[in-house]
Amino acid sequence: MPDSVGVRQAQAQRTRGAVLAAAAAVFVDQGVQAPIRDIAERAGVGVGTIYRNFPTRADLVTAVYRHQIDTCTALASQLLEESASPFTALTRWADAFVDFLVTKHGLGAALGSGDPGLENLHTLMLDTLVPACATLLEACAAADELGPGITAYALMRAIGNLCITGPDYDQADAKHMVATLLAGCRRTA
Amino acid sequence: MPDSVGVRQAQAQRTRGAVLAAAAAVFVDQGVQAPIRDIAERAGVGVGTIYRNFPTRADLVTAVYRHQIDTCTALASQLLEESASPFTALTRWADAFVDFLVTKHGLGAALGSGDPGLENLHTLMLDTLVPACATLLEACAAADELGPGITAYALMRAIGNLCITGPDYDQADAKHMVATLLAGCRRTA
Amino acid sequence: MPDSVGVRQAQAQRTRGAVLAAAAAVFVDQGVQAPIRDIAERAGVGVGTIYRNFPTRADLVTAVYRHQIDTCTALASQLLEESASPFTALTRWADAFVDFLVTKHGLGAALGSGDPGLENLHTLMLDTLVPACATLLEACAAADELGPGITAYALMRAIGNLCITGPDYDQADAKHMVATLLAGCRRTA
Amino acid sequence: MPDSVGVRQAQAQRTRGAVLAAAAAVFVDQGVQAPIRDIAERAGVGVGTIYRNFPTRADLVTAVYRHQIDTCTALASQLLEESASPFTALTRWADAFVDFLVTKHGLGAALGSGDPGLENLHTLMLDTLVPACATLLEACAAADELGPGITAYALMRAIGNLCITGPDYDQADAKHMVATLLAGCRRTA
DNA sequence: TATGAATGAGCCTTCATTCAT
DNA sequence: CATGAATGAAGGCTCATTCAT
Repeated sequence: MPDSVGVRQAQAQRTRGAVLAAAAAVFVDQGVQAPIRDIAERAGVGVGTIYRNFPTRADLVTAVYRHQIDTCTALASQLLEESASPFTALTRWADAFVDFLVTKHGLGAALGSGDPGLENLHTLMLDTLVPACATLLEACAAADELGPGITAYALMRAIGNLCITGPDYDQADAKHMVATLLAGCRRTA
Repeated sequence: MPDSVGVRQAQAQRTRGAVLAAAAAVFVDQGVQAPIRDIAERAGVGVGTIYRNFPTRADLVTAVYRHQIDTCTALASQLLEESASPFTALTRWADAFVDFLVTKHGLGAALGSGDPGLENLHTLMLDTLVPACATLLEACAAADELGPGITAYALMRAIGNLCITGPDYDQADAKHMVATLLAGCRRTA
Repeated sequence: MPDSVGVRQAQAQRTRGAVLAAAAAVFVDQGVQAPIRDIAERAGVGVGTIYRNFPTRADLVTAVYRHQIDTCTALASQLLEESASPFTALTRWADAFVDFLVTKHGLGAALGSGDPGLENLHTLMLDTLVPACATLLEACAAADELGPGITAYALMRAIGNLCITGPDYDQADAKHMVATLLAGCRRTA
Repeated sequence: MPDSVGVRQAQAQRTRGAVLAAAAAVFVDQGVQAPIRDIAERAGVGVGTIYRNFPTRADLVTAVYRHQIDTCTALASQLLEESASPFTALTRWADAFVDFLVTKHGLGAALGSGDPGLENLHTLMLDTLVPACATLLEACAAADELGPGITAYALMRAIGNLCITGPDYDQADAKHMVATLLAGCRRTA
């Protein structure tokens, strides 16, 4: 019965997608610690469905952001090819990263939360975003455009922190401050 | 009975002080969301006493950090007098601010939390730290040491965010990133 | 299409058998209150299949133990023929019953649980094991080997209870206590 | 303010007592796994009050039965003095123990549950009832009234198990079976 | 004024049961 | 018939908050 199985799996995928979309929305509104029940209600499913698909909260958080993180990672090498100088690529990439973080600002808070259950997300970043950033930094260093002592991890973390916005500190401020931080990273002639 | 009134007031003050000291300690251990009961236990008082003195959690948080914020504020003008250049003063002050924020790391998270109940703390910063920072920035600008578009509020917020530390991003990293940010603020010759 | 019907029925029987085997195993590991899902997983079927074949948990429990109970029942008359005296037969039979109960220790607890849903199992025992035991007791009484006031039901129940084992009271203890109980049942000269 | 403190403590004691009484009643009705909420409702308190006084379910179970266990323990030495022979004392004590277990039949189930959280209760028995029983057994052995291989622990456990009653196996049956078991313990001349 | 026992809302998590495929 | 995704009731536990003393 491949048909009915396929139909059911497709339905399950749609449910999973609905949960992820609802979770993303609720995370923006309430942060990553939002009650599971709220997410279930927003998704129009029972809480059991969420627990079935994402046994822990961290699983859900990770799944919500995984695709976006992957996209961001891929952007790094693309910009490196397209840009006039490595540092320009770094700057553009940071800009894109800020857009990503600020739009999904729950992630910013999640990155800074230190929650041990979010180890997966942390790992995900270490495994994907940090190497992408490191590639850019190495290219900058090779082009003699980078000041000393800048590590990919600390830079990612710093950018992540600078993207925690609030009533009087918005996306434009975050972008400006990230740009300023990168300016400080640049080798002075 | 002026005596007994004075005695009672003195006792009340001591209680208030004990609560503040306990809260500061617990905030360091558990963050500003720590259970009220834990603070009460550490202070050796009943929870009711805390609610009497600090009706909301934000009141308590604000009171805990007020003195330290005032100290930090006063440091700005002092450094401005002592230092060779305004930018040096700014750098030193930022360093001191980082020490303050990282040591009392609950505050860093509090500043970035966007919690509407912490409006008081926000106001406190606007009213004290931001003007102090603005004074330093104005001195830098007057000495032609400052790049364009840096506002005191955004800078304070950025520094505050950079001080949200974690397992792999510690006080030294925060200091380094703040120094880098300030380097980026400096006018390029 | 007698063939396809036969095939389907054979398949259904195999499924039923797999569920019973899985349930027996899980009951040993986790007791008769084990989650239905665990049994379904062990059997390699969906939970719906279990509900179709055994609408209530008691139905499943009863089915699991029915065969073993029947075997135990048949043993009574066999031992009566083989043994030197009726009381010896009773003793041996009790020994076998203990082995059965302790090995499938979920049943011991089930018997003592008073769960109204297990009425079926209770009935099954009344209808099979108790008469078997009664036969043995009657033979003992006829041989003047039995003290007064021992009823088959109470004895079965007592033996069942004595077989509820635990960390510091194991199968050997249960056997010893059952033997002691039977010794107490014997007519004193 | 010794008065108001005393009043409050007295009130707290009364609450504690109400919880214990409610728990005892609910345990009889529903067993020791009854929902905490049910106990709270029966006691007329909030669930928090139960958790305050008895952080774990085992704490509550233990507290419910501790007094009765102590009473039963004390009875052993008293009967030993009063009775004509050690074995008579043992018999009488077992009788009293059955009364206790059957009346509070939740304990019977608790003893046989093997629940690791009830380690306290288990310990309580090992520390009090088992030694009391051991004293009786030793006296019997000294009077040459005891058959071989009977340990206090196994005997207590066996008696406990025999007291798990049900619809067709009541207190009288339990008493009879315990008496029979003890008869089996007696040295045959 | 200080106390802390009591309350109960709220969240987490499990699992029996249903039903569309 | 079999499947297993989905549901949601049920129960555990925590902690903010109140209020009688």
